[in-house]
Parts: sequence; structure tokens; C-alpha cells
Amino acid sequence: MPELPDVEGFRRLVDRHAVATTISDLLVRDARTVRNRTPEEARHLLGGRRIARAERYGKWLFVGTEGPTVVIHFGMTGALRWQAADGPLIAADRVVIATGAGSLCYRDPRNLGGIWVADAGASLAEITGPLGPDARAIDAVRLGEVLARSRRGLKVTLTDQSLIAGLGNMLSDEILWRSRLDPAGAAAGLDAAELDRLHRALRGALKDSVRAGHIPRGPTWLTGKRDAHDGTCPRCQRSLARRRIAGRSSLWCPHCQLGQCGGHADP
DNA sequence: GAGGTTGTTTAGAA
DNA sequence: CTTCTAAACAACCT
Repeated sequence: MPELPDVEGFRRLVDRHAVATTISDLLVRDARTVRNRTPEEARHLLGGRRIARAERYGKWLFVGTEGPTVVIHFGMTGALRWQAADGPLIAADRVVIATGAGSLCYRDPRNLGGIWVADAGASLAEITGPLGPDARAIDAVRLGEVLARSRRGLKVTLTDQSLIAGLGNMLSDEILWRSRLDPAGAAAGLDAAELDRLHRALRGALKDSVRAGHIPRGPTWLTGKRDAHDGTCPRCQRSLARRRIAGRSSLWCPHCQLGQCGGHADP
């Protein structure tokens, strides 16, 4: 699940339920999930702390206390849930942050994500690595600069977190499909109309999916076709193409996205 | 059993 | 230095 819209949904969950509560206990059920501390260290650092804020940058979530900050990356299958203090847990619930009001559960079946505990004032960038501007806030000029500087393909450039933070495999496919741009095409050298389409598609897809808290899979979204057997383009009804691009499974419409069909309005 | 999956990091090659 | 590839992480699914 987790690309920018999902993480934003988790941020809102923390905001709604956990902010202004106090951490009564930290239950580390899988020591591998807490990356930079032992379970005892993490428990000591966070126990008794009041949760002050929840912030997101790209696909990263920061749950700040008045002291240390809890840094969460969700990998491919991580999720955050809120439940009653005595709510049921499953094996994939790796870390439980218990508060007076309920529990924040980090659930991750594949455990590819992780949690870090950063000291107050410590550099969060040291944990996250280099991140480009947040995809939600990037303007057309900055997007154009990032693309012009890349000598790689469009899709791999859009999903490079150090260039633009927040877009993943599904969103980049969705945005390129909406823009009618070839995911394997060069990132540099877009004309003004193409860049404008791309920026509008990026803003639109993010706006709708952030509102939903996930990428919608409705009939007008390419993402809905990802698991379908008979993949047809929601716009032109022709067959969709699937191939690995940039090492990720990619879905696109050869008819709409290879230049023969530009300039029409969205459905 | 085989092959697939929303993410990132690392090693190594070109 | 940039770019690309494969593999690893791990646990599910079809």
C-alpha cells in the first residue's frame, strides 16, 4: 500500500487519535522492526512521552514527542492502525505504541519497513537519506528542473526519492497514464505542454488519493486495472501493456502513451 | 513448486 | 560520476 497518500492517511490517523496522548508503554514484538535501537532502548526513550505532532515527508512519517521522534517507513506492506488498548493483535503487528486512549499498531506482514527512534534534535535526514521536494508540494518549475537534469527514463526519475519524495510504482504509472507520456521515454526534453500535463496529472492524482487515504481503484483509474486479467485502458478501451521498467512491474496504454493520442481532455 | 507483489539498499558492472 | 542490473530483505498471493 504505502505511497504518499497512504502515509498521509496514517499521519491523519495519528493526528486524530494519538496526538496529545501520552505513551504508556512500547511493545516491541519483533526486535528486527526497530532498526536503530534495542527494544529496551526504544521502550526507555519513548515511555512516558507525550505525542506532540505527526508529520509526513514523502513516504516517511514522523511522530514527534517533546523528546525523541519516532520515524516510520512502511516498506511495501506496512500500515498503521489505531485500536483499543485490549484490541486483538496478529503476528504481523510488530510494534505497539500504547497510550492512555488506545494503541497505535505498526503492522507489516513482510517486515520490509521499519521504525527508528531519533534523539531530540538529531538529524532526521541521516535516517531517511536524501529526499527531493515532497511530491504533494512540488511546483511545475521545480518538476521541470528535476526532469531536465535527469538522463534516465520518466518513470524511474519520478520514483527516485532523492529527486521527488513520495511517488511509488503505482502512482507513477497512474500519473504517466493520465499525462499520456511513455514511462520508458526520456525524462529530459519534455516540451511545455507535456510538462504541464505531467504536473497537472501529478497534482490531480495526489489530490484525489490523499483525500481517499490511498490510491483509488475506481473505473477511471489505471491502478484499478493492475490486478485485472483483461487489462483494457479506461480511456480508450484498448489493451494495456505490462513490462518491467526500472526493475518494477509497469502498466501503461501503448495507444494513449506513445504519442498518437495527445491533446484530448481527460474522461 | 513457480512466479508474482505497492520499497529500499547494496554490490558490481558498464 | 552516472546509470543500470540483480539480489537481498520476508511473507504472503495465485
